[in-house]
Amino acid sequence: MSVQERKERERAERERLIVATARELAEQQDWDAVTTRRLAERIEYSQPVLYSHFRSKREIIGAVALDGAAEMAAALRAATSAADGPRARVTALARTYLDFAARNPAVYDAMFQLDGGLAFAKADTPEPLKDAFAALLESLGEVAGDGVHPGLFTEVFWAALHGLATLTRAGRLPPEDTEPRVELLVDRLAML
Amino acid sequence: MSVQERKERERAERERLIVATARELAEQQDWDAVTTRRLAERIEYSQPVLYSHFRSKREIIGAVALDGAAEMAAALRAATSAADGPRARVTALARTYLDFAARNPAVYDAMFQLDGGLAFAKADTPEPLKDAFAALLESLGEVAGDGVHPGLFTEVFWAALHGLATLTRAGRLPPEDTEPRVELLVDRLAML
DNA sequence: TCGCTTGTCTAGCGGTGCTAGGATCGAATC
DNA sequence: GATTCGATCCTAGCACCGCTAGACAAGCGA
Repeated sequence: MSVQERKERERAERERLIVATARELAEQQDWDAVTTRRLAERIEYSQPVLYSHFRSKREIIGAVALDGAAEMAAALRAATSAADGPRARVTALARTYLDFAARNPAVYDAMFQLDGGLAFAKADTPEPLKDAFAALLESLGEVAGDGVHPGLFTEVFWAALHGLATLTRAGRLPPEDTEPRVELLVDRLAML
Repeated sequence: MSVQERKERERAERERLIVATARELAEQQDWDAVTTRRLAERIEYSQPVLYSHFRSKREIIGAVALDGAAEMAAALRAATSAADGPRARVTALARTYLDFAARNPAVYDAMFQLDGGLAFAKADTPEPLKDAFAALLESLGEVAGDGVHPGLFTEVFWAALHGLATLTRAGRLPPEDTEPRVELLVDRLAML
């Protein structure tokens, strides 16, 4: 039994290595640079090994996305729990969200731009994704305002953040004015 | 001279055919289906002909994006000029924007998701893109509120719309609640 | 020590974007 | 009207992609 356990442990470790390396490569260069050949070379195994862990390259992207979602949820909770009062919480949340997207562009792409084969807003949505949305909901729900469904409010606020994040990173919005944009968004959308 | 003119005319026509066919193919299937081989086959020329018009596939995407921007600007202006009062204008603008994105997903992707090699928010930004932003600015600038720069306000509102459009289309947001989301966005962001 | 399962690699398939070089066709010249 | 010549287009092929079949070796239980 112990032998089998060791093998399973090694397999799990290698799987983590694959995901971490894919993320690293995507972050260092971009997702186009993450080919199965290059990825295999970096983990010092042959290509088919990747396919003994994941059914497709898409699933690898999905795994990176799940890691990212967990990290983002943690970052959001850390920021909001350190802030005093609803207004400070929402501002901290917005800044942290945009900061995460700016600092981890490849991971953010895996989560929201690329096809990682993940289900969203459905029953079979993976836990980390649901939890990341929950992290948003925790701070945003309290400023939705009377008669506005907290979930709906969170969706709209999130969409605004997502729009700012993607348009800025794609060069569609000049990055200098991020801070006043955040202030405007918080001032207007949240009922404080 | 007439011969040369005819040839130039035919060349321009073929270029339009390439762009229109790329768009059609992307809209019928998706951008992954738009390979240079398939595109060449559809226009009934060989692959290299594409490269006598465009330096790369990316430039073809860019051309589709420019067409789309012009169309979107026209749609936005038509909708807002038919509306009475600032509130109705902003609501019409938001609905039209999201409607355009939903009805022309491939074009919207070419404009904002894919790399069409276009410059944004820069001096050398192509005219149709600047004009589309101008169309947004015309209706949104008047509801920015005192002391808020109209351009900044437009950027934030646009980002929110973009976020709603992309997240909805990617299945990240359930599509049913689009209308209440638009209402919330207009109610809160615009100073009416 | 043997046999066998399990794991890994080599090699290759059909596809991609893109291009070099030859063939062809039509316009201008004699 | 024949001939030259340049523009135009196509065939063929490059290097790379995601993915997989089948050969092979290593390590296990008997």
